[in-house]
Amino acid sequence: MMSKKCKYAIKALIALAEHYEQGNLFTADISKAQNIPKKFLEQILLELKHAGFLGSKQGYGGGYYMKKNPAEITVADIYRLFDGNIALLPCVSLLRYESCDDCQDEAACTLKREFAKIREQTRLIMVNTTIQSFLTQEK
Amino acid sequence: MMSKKCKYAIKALIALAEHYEQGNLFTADISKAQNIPKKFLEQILLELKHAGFLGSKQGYGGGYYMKKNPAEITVADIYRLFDGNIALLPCVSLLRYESCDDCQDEAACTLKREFAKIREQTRLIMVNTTIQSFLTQEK
DNA sequence: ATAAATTCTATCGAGTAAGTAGGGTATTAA
DNA sequence: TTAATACCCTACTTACTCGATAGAATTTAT
Repeated sequence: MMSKKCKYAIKALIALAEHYEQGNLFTADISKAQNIPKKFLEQILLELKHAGFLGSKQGYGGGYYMKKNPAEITVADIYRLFDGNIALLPCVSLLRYESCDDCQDEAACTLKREFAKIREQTRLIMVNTTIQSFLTQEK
Repeated sequence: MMSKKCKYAIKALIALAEHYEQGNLFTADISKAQNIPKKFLEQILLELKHAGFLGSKQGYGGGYYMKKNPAEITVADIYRLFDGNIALLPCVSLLRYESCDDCQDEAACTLKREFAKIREQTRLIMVNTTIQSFLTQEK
């Protein structure tokens, strides 16, 4: 299960993607429309901005807007930002590899072998699902 | 990432599967061989027993043994037992469905639509990976 | 200038889970 | 009767989750 933070982030990105290249949205409006606690949402939008997905304008009339193309923001990106590794074991993580402290012989480890396969399947579908995917009506 | 508990469970099951229908193993021996804290392992083996995967024999010379066929114990089973839902959102969980508290119109929710696809892909590979999969040497 | 609206920052707090460790009871074989 | 083992319960520390609180900084409208 993903964290609520991650889910809220995706919902906010979808809302902002619906106004892509059409100016900014207020945190307060997104908060109301998506049922996300406002102060929590502030933190989330800020993190998304720092990560380069969003831009912002401060002060009166300010707000957040999509900076990257929604078709180029993947669920894998957002999941990694808020919830960490896609891989189920640290030793099969693509971007954040760590050895398992209880592992004797990593090269021969059959857990690593099988969980690498699982990670790759999971990764592929999460990379192929983008913010744009949530906008289309078609099935 | 899965919990250490879940990973330890899989490692213990593999060790026991290697002695399938060849008597029992001691908790202490599995603990040493797999680098799993003994007291933690006790709880894990007990849970696996209560879930029907293992059998046990008490007293002197007792221990745990595989009860189910290793080829019929899937990673999905173990993950669900220790770490919960495979689905990333409660509303797309196959076995433990719950509605999202922030969702307005679930039927029209595109998060549900896309995350249902992700859940199904993830589920399939986790169901197709069994304890037996970790035993085979071939690639 | 002043006030209002907004982003930005930092911190705090309750609740829950993760990862153990400790101590004791029940059962069995030698 | 003793030792080895499964079984069971509790407690502990650490970290994370889901927010709430309290403002500071910035921009615009008036």
